[in-house]
Amino acid sequence: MFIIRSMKLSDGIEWGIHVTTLLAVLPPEGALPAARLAEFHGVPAAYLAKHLQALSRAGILASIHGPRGGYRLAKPATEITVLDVVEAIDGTEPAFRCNEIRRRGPTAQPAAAYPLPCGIHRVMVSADLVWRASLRSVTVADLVTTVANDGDPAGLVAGAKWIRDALA
Amino acid sequence: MFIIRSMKLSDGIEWGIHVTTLLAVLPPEGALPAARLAEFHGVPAAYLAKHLQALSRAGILASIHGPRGGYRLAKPATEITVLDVVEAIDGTEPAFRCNEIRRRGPTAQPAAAYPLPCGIHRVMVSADLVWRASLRSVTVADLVTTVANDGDPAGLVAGAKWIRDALA
DNA sequence: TAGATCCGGATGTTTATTATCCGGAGTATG
DNA sequence: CATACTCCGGATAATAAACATCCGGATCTA
Repeated sequence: MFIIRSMKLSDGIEWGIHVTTLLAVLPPEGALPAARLAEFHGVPAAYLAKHLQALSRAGILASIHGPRGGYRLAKPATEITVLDVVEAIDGTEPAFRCNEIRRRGPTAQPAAAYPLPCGIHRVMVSADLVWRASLRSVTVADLVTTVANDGDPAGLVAGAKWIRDALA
Repeated sequence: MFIIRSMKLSDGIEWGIHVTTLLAVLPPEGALPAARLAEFHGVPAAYLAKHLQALSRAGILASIHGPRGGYRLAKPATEITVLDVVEAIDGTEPAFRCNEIRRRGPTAQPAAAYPLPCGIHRVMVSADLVWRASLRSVTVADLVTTVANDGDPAGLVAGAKWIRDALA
């Protein structure tokens, strides 16, 4: 009943990280089109395409036009952090937007009275920084390792086969 | 044009923290009604009231009915963390909701093949934990100290006077 | 040239947030 | 006890954001 859920990350984040992780295991010259990536993950193709474009603009994915084209990583998986993907899709703005309500109401002072950022704002910014630092400490290569170690063997084999077929 | 801004905290968070900080400097038996709190911060009264009710349910604020009633802190400011306020208003659910898209698509495996949480999910949960830990490390009493130290003297005096008048 | 693919704008749908209102219940004061 | 004041919670509406689709144009491969 009372599940207020702000502080929420869009689904596109999840898609973007999964896609990037999948592309990290492609052979060097391989590429997968948006439609294939959507099929693999069971998500709407037209909308995923939007997020792929954002990842491309951010320099995380490279796009190849024409037949046999699609997307591949634009740089080594060791150089792509989870934060990179999150910020490409969600933007770099901190979660907390200070509206400076301390300057409103009957006791408001002239602008010159507020040389420092709001103390509450600073606390939220700190939290935002550690959140981002945490995401920055994990690379897409790390995720590949995790999946390889923890994933179901049959699932991994099926995935590898699917990729081979998609590239053929 | 491309400011996708998910990972956003509702404005209610800001209001809640400011209100709680203001109530922390009230004399022990004092209380301020919702309308006064809205007036002080220059925010819509009817909507702020909703958030005040959430803070009350969470045990952060105590509500007093009738004339001279209103809200006051339900416990010492040293025992209320910023995280408490954030979770009272925004809920305790982590920002990232894992939709288990690894289980979808053509290479999906039976449910038994996924004993561990998704590796990507775990990374997001870690980041969420450090974010919350950061907010938990600051109390409302700390915020009062910060405002007292950094705030504009004239503004502090005006605020103190406004509170006296409101309680009178 | 033909087919496949990405790109970006326009558009519609759904969901979440923001915001208001009102009747009901509890409480102090005279 | 009556009244004025206040919180409470449900219902409802307005606004903004996220989600989703489609299409014409550009680009590339074979």
